[in-house]
Amino acid sequence: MTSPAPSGSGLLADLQARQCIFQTTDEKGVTALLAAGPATVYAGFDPTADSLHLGHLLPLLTLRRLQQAGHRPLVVLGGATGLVGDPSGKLSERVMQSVETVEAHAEALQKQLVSFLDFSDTRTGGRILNNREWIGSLDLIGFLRDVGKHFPVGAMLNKETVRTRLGKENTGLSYTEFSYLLLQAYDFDHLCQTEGCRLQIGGSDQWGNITAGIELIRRRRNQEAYGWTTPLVTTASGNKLGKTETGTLWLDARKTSPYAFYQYLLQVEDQDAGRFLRYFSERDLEAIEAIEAEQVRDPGKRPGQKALARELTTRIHGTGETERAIRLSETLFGSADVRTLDPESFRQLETAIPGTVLPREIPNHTLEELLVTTGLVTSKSRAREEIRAGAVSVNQKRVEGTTRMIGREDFLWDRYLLLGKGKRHHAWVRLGD
RNA sequence: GGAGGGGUACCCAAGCGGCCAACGGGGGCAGACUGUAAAUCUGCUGGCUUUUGCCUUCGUAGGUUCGAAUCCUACCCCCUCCA
Repeated sequence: MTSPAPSGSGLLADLQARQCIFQTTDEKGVTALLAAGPATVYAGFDPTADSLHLGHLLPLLTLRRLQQAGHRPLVVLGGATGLVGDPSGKLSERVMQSVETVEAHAEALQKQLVSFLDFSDTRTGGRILNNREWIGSLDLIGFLRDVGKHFPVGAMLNKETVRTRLGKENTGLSYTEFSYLLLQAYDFDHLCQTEGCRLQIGGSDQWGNITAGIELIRRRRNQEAYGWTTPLVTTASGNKLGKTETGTLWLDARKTSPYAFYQYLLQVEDQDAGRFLRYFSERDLEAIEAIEAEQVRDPGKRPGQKALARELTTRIHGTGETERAIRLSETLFGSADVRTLDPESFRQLETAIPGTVLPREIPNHTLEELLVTTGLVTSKSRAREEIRAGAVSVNQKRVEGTTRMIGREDFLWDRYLLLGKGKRHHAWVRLGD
């Protein structure tokens, strides 16, 4: 599955062919830098939440590809910048987070990063840094004299991020957020000096921050640095990848179950599948094109979605969780009978879909009540409507008529019950001990 | 400061004394068709109730009336024009 590591210009060409590069500061310069041997490259992630999400994946996988091609990745956690708040891509001022929160988030992110990159003590081994280490100890006057001096306010005001915020009614921009740019530029400058890092990558909203860093390095050190951005990944229907009505697709299994993660990717639209494979898959382009051809030949089988969902779920959650997600999917959506599962696999289902535990001694419940307590519907009236519409199933058997009672006899192994609403919503009910 | 317009359910938007839980569109959910798709068609879309019905909702607080989202009073917020 893993393609032979491309190096130098080969890697860049491959990334371009995959549409993984949105903007580059200096294509020739980047090519030369990568061709000259192991380069040090960095990307930053601000600890705005206690987990990374699907939107972080492209920059992260790009670092991974760079490392596999023989370069050395640095990941900067924004322990300091996260306290200030990046206005890039944000329509309004951010809510400030406490130092403790940001540190806790940073620790959580650090744990997730380990599975993407090799942080061993080798020549291409990566490092995780926290910019609090160098920003936290800055003194204000020193910073203003050494760094601030190099930033003409006119240029800062021209940054797209700043312009959109200033040009909009009802949204201002505080001095705090206005300063963010300087801090990130300083990060790059610092890494250039301490780690010899001359390449920064990031999401497309980071363009202004990256170029500011390059500018600072040029003025302060008279050195050339480079950067590029990855595209913002959107779906054919125009949404950001990984954003759903119910929330964000997190990489943390406790926040988004591997099953939910797998399902999201499996349900990607046909026209997106190939594009996403190019972005995220480590298969080589020929293999991806072969899958796309198969997709065209037999779209109903969704080979693109299946390959995408399997590969990414494995990358994030590992083989075991992926196999489980696939097995569950086949049971809930395919022809597999719930009864062929065993209590153990049912127990695993508890972590993947909503459900509820009932005390064993209370013998009967109305189906409506169960639909509400499992969260499958929001109210009893709604539950009745769904039942009337023939949308509800108990242990994969459609409920006809208006209502029914649920009793002990409905529970498989005297323990579990599977509820279904519509074609893709399920919930479990378990009898307590 | 002066003149006018407006705040309606998740969003947009009608209604302007009873037939209003509130037209219509979007979104969401469901059914049919399908590929756990798209498009299309159909139903539902405040809560409780098997039905009947009851309760809460139209910026906020009061008032008029048998009865108000609709009329009156005060207050809050938004928009446009003039100073």
